[in-house]
Amino acid sequence: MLRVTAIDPSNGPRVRRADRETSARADDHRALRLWLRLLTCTQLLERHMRNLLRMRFATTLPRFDLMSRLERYPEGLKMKELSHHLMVTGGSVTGIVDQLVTERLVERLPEPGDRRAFRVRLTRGGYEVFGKMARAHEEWIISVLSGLSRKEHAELFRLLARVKSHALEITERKDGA
Amino acid sequence: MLRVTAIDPSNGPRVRRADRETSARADDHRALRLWLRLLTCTQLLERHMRNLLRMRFATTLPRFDLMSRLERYPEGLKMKELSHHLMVTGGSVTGIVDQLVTERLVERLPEPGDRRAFRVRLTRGGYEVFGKMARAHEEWIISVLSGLSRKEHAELFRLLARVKSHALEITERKDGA
DNA sequence: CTAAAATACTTTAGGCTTAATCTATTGAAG
DNA sequence: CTTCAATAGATTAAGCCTAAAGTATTTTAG
Repeated sequence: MLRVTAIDPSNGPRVRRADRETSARADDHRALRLWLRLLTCTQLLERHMRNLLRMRFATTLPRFDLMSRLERYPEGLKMKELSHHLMVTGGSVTGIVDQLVTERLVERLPEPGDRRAFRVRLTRGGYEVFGKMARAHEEWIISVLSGLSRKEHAELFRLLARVKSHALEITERKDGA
Repeated sequence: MLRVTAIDPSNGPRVRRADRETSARADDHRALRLWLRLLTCTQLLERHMRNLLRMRFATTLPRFDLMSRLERYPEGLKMKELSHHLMVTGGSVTGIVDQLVTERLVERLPEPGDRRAFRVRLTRGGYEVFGKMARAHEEWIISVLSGLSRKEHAELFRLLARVKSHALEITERKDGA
């Protein structure tokens, strides 16, 4: 029989979690355990997002991210800028933009004065579709993070800022940027 | 000329970071910004790990994770169990184990009493290789998280635990587990 | 002006991921 | 014993990702 519709909300991914860190041994070290917990949290939330985007809007997180970025720049962004903002290489951006163009959600416009480049912009329809997705997306986020008090939110935000800035220092140094 | 060796440490990924959240608008909401920051942090650290694993050991994060898990179970794990622990679907595990088997780092052993299943275990060589990688890996982790004091480590760990447990509640509920 | 270097983007090959389907084996019910 | 459902794993198609190489255009140096 196998009545499995792609839209059925009860049809999540078939991965049952034990998660990477639950069974960490007692002698594992502090930093390692912190990293594993960070990774686990992000993966849990990310999986949640992906499922909801897929089930309710038949789209993916990378597509959503790209549209989300464009929504902030009504004048559009160049491929290079998108790649920079989304922290992925140009090849990915080319592929995702191609798809969104065929779906008429974004458009490529010539960049005046540089025939190598062009601007990518949300179409009118793109704005409409994105609006719906963004509202649902934010609700999910709020709900999934509602276990923390306002104070804890702020503290977590602050600590992650420190992690981020230190990580940037280190990677910049090693990348020779 | 293009002297680009895969091992040159100065040859990081060509993605220059602006990261998703730097330019978040003032009216973006708390939860959303917290989520974006969490995602950015994880991606930065993960990218760092991937690069170092690739440059120094010519391997990948998923391969490392799988070996890391096996190292904790000298008696081996079944494919199903690996999939569960690593939080990925079976197809991924099949592919990664196949590679590691051809590299003689892990082995498949028959599971007595169930001819459908088998145990996957690190080989002697697998233990050796993994040992070297694990030491380097932990050093990187410690260094990248060294920007936080011991107290901040503990606090971040605690807050992430709260995020994790709340996320698990929600996803369990929705997945109908 | 012209040659070389840099830039913007695309393409390609290969890895990891998922969801869905397939095969083989096991277990449970009649 | 036989049938049918559940389970373990492999396979497939398709998406996103990277690194590397290719194309077209622009900029810079001589």
